Amino acid sequence: MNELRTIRAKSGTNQEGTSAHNRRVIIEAIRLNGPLSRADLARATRLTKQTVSNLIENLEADGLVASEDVVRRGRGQPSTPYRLVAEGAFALGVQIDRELTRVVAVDFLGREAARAVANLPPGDPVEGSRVILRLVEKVRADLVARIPVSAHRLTGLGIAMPGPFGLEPAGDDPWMMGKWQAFPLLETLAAGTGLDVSLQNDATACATAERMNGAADGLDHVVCLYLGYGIGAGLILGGELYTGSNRNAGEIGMVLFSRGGAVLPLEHRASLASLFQRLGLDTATTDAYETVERLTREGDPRILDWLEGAATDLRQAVHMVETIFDPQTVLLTGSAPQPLAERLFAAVFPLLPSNAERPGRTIARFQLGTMDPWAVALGAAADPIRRAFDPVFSAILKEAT
Amino acid sequence: MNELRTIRAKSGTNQEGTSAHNRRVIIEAIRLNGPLSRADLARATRLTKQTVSNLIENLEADGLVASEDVVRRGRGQPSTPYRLVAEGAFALGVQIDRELTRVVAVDFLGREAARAVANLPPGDPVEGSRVILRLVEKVRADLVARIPVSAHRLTGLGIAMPGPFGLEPAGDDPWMMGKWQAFPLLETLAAGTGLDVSLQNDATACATAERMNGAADGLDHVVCLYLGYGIGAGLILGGELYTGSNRNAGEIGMVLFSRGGAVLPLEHRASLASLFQRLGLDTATTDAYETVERLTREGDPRILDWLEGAATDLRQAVHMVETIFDPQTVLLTGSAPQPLAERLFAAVFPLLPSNAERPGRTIARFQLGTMDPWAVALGAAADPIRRAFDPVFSAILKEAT
DNA sequence: CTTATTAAGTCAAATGTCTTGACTTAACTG
DNA sequence: CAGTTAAGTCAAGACATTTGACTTAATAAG
Repeated sequence: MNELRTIRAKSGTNQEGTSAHNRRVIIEAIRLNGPLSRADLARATRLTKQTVSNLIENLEADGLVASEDVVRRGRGQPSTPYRLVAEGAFALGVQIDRELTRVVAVDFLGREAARAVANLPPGDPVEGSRVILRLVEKVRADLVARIPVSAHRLTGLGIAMPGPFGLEPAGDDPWMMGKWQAFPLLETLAAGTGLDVSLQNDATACATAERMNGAADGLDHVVCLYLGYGIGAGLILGGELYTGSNRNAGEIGMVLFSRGGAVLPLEHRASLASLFQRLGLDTATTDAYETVERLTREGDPRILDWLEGAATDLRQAVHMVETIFDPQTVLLTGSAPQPLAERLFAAVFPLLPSNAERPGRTIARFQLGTMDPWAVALGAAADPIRRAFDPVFSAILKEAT
Repeated sequence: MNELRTIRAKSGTNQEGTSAHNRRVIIEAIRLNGPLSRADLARATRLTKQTVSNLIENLEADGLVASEDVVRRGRGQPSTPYRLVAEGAFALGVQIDRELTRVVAVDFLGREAARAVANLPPGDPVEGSRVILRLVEKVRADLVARIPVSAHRLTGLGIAMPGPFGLEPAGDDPWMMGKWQAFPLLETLAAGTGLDVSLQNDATACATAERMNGAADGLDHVVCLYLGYGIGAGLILGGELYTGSNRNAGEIGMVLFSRGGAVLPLEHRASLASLFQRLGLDTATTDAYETVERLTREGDPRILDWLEGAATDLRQAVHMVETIFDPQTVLLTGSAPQPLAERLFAAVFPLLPSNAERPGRTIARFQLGTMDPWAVALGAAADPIRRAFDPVFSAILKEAT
């Protein structure tokens, strides 16, 4: 008779949530600090020795941790450190870009275990998703061939592609991603692989990669600028990845910057697309990446000119994210050729004065992260791992029915 | 012999953490939905009926919830809704501004229970903190006189003042807040009141106020622009207040905007300070607030001119925070006279196209929040309440030794 | 009017996880 | 070689949630 009311609240938790969290905390502690003994873990997590012992036993049985050689450290019984077992879990990651797709498998430590790359038919997600599925199966077969135990240890499939997500297709869609946005990608890949599928934008995936093995590891507040065809920011806020209410947080490429009287999106000058355009490169027909690398080494004046404009905007972007997020550090990542990235990074200095310039700073305000073109795929693959094993709030809550 | 190593990890949890979280979840569910029966609560929190019964009994004994009249809703045993008891908890809040301080007491629901205001000697935190302490004692006495039970139910004292915090004192310090920043304020007020003291900037406090009773209630992703002497943003991200690594997140007044060739901080045009300057008002000697209100009603051309500039910048600021945070909504709050605020709010429209313009939106992109000058003090006071009773991640973890 | 159905809420035993304190083991120190 | 320190285990206990049967109290249907 009464209409069913929607009741809003976070969900509660129970003993299961408690122990799940504690398992995750132990894994995190070992990941951050390297091998730790049970006593070390008890101190790090504030759990009792006994609880840690139980959990370690549990994790060892699951093949996620293993003991190392006994260590003597002065008086008292020697300790037995435990390390994470790389083969304890795996995940797959897919990067979808305009013209190509990269698929990787990573292990529990986020290290690459297999990879494959293929071209994508631009603007054709139907055929494109078939290509991806074939590639995923190839990588999966590769992985299983190499490490036989892995089959049931696959925690999921992470996808990374340029955002923003969920918008009305725009009239101008220079990157042909509009059709991909409209395509039921997650459903298709979930059905085709039988895996749990997650989606994030490329900047967020790159931040995940930096968090897994890079400069962001162990930090709780990091803004990771991602310079690709466009420019975006992957956000680690309060120790967790932040993606906003619709997975579109950090799309700073669309923030408006004024230059010489005109108001333009940041990515108009600070993006590889703007560089390719300046150079008259068609990414579909030329190997733009190598061309840019060569021209950079040659000191091409168009590159220098672009660098100046991009660095100016980037300097302001760093100031903006420092001011807005109050992060511990800002990273420059992306898929630019290494020489270009290094020049750009250097050209951003000196940084603008900002709130980040505080007495007693120990971490650099602005650092150069990875420019590995595979970082996005690796980050995409690391996402299911982190979902399954990181101590996050949502892992404690009871699941939806 | 070995140096004590610092081991990094989140801390673990135990049954205590579990039940503490569940208590908080129940409180949140009632706060968001209004009175709920035990069965409703079980559905909302995914806890079992029995668990909810235990917790409700517990909360009732603590005087935090109380039963209402039995409700018949069709077949089955009638249900007994529980509501939050306003007198169940109290907290004090202090707003410190350049020339004055406001102190309020709020109840469990965030409603004002007592208030007081006094002038502050500009740039003199030693004498100023004495003024504050006297005012706090006055409000506390007021509160206790009105509601005798309250003494031990005081959860803490929240302070709000303009940021940024922890920086080297700048050469130009037009607002005389530099000396306050250097002063050991938390320690002084903690010692003087015997209460737990917390600190946030004024924009964050205003966001807390909006979250407690205003437009942000029940939303998980909100950016709350605060237009005061300067301009800042209070951030609610992922259901929790976000303050960055050094409590300086959201200080968007310092973000650089280009206008007519010059690069200037946002607050150069979009702040009350800029308006006062334009009008030649000295806030120390005149009642700037009333003057502005009168001039606004009169349609003073200087006001109109300022409005145009401020609205232009604000429009861009809204676009910026929408793009960067992907929030559910953006609120305009502050301490401007209501007529001015309404005009400014209206002048921001039409909003710039952004990622927030998605199909199927139900919440307005940009809303006018409170301009109550007491909102900051109320938010400061609500902070200890929310710390003590909101279901946040940190509440589950074991405490530091 | 009587019976069936539905839903709220309680009871008591069971389960799962962490905690406690005593104990064992194994090293270094003097 | 005895004393001290620290890692790690053992077993009983404490605590919070879960389970399933049961009670209570209303409406709906015949």
